[in-house]
Amino acid sequence: MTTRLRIAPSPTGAMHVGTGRTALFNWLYARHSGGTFIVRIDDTDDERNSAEFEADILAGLRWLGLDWDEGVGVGGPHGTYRQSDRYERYRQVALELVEREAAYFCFCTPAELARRRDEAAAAGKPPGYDGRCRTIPISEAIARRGAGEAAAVRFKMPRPGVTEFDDLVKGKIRVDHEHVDDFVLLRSDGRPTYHLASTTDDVDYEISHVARGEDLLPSTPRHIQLTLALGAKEATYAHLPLILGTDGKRLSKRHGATGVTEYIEAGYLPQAMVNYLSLLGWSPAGDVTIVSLADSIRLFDLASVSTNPAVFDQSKLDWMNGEYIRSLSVVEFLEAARPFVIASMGRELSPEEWERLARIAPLVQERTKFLTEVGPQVRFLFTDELEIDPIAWEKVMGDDAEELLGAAIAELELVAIWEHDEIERSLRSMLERLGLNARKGLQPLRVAVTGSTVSPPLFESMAILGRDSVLARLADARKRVANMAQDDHR
RNA sequence: GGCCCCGUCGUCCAGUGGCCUAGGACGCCGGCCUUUCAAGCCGGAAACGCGGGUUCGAAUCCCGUCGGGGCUGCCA
Repeated sequence: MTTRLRIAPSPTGAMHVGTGRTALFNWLYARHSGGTFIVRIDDTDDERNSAEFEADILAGLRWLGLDWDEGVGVGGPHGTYRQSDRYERYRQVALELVEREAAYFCFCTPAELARRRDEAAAAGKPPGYDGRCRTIPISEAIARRGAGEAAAVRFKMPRPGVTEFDDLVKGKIRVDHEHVDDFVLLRSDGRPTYHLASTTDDVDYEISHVARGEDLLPSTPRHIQLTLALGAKEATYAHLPLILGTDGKRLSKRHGATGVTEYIEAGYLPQAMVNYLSLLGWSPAGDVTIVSLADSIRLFDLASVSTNPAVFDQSKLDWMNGEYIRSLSVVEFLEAARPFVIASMGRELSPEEWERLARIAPLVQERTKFLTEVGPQVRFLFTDELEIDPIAWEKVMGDDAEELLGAAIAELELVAIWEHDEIERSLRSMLERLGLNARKGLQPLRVAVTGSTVSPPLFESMAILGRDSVLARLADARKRVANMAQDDHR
């Protein structure tokens, strides 16, 4: 029997990293077992759904590289894979269950229910539906509905009864139906609830493994009983531990970036995100941290997912992103950095500029943790008006700066072939003549040429920037230093 | 409150009765390298929540306790 797994996000918010992790584990298991990975949109919450969120989620899945075999956008034997297109099916299922007396009409209004809930809470009684309408004879219920009275459909939880199942990650779970109330299947306006739609789809789409967040563990007895009432065999469940914020609470906005899209914009590589997410609750054999996707697929197993929640630690993701950036070929690096450089410069680069960028790329690559850092590092190569960081200037331009800059200009003017080794030789002999160490003597030049105390290696930077620009910038800096000295005297 | 899940360094994982004086990774601290910043290399601090049992022997099994989390909606 072939495995069929799905990710069923609700488009009620942007793609969350937790959704990403759940999707990844489903995908890994599907690929590992040679099964089918399905993307379904669980959009039964009309009030909160939005097309933008759906687009964001789909984009996030694609960015992560989690391709799907059936589902939204790619089709398959089950229609659009969007629940809002199957309301008729769910209604039919609910009514059938009523006919078979596995469900019943409930005439309690939301306001009434809220009042009774409050009362129960005040009296220290357990909340949950009290079953008031469960005993209404079906003939009477049909008559009342016929008279126009609004009614929801509730599932008749088999009581007394117990649901027992073997969760792939949690192990044996046993819940007494005494603690599971008669939940709503169909709202009084005819729309299905999550429980109905999701379970019906899992049955109709022949989902073999349901791997989802642990927050749904308490709902699982409902889903299993519903599945059984539908005459189907229950899926194998795997409840994944939740992802927490650094304070141990469920990961949310106040913990920083929780949206996958935010990480795209912040310059993360999908490979790094996938690798990091795969380690949240799972680990391949041995002491490895950087795992290839092929190895993850080969080694992944839902049964070896850990049972305890994981804190999302961005500093480890950050480190991993640097690792992945460094592992890129120069061509791949340039391709990945391209949109970020353009955004940073605010314009497209000319072919000649791309050429220069390609020359300096290997040096920049090993200094890059986020793709957003590339632009600022290379900006000095592509601008006529160099912006000099005032703090950096202040720090390095001492009393002897004018003399140093003058010496550098004189020395560099003599360089016959403008390339790295010649420039280095020339500047080193200058340092020797001035009796300066490299740290003292080169930092002012770095600031004059790149605008910052932090830059790619100076000699290469000069070589790639070109003789004229380097000399011009050094001359500008010297002029500025001289003017400042004059101002000081007045 | 009730029901359910969980409990190894700050964090993510390894560990499934003896190989554990508990291992790896991130982070942190110190050092080396060095034209800045990174990267790299070397070293260090850092954990089995607590209490009982079972056993020759427990991080590993059982019970209790404490702590954390989830659910408790005509949200998902």
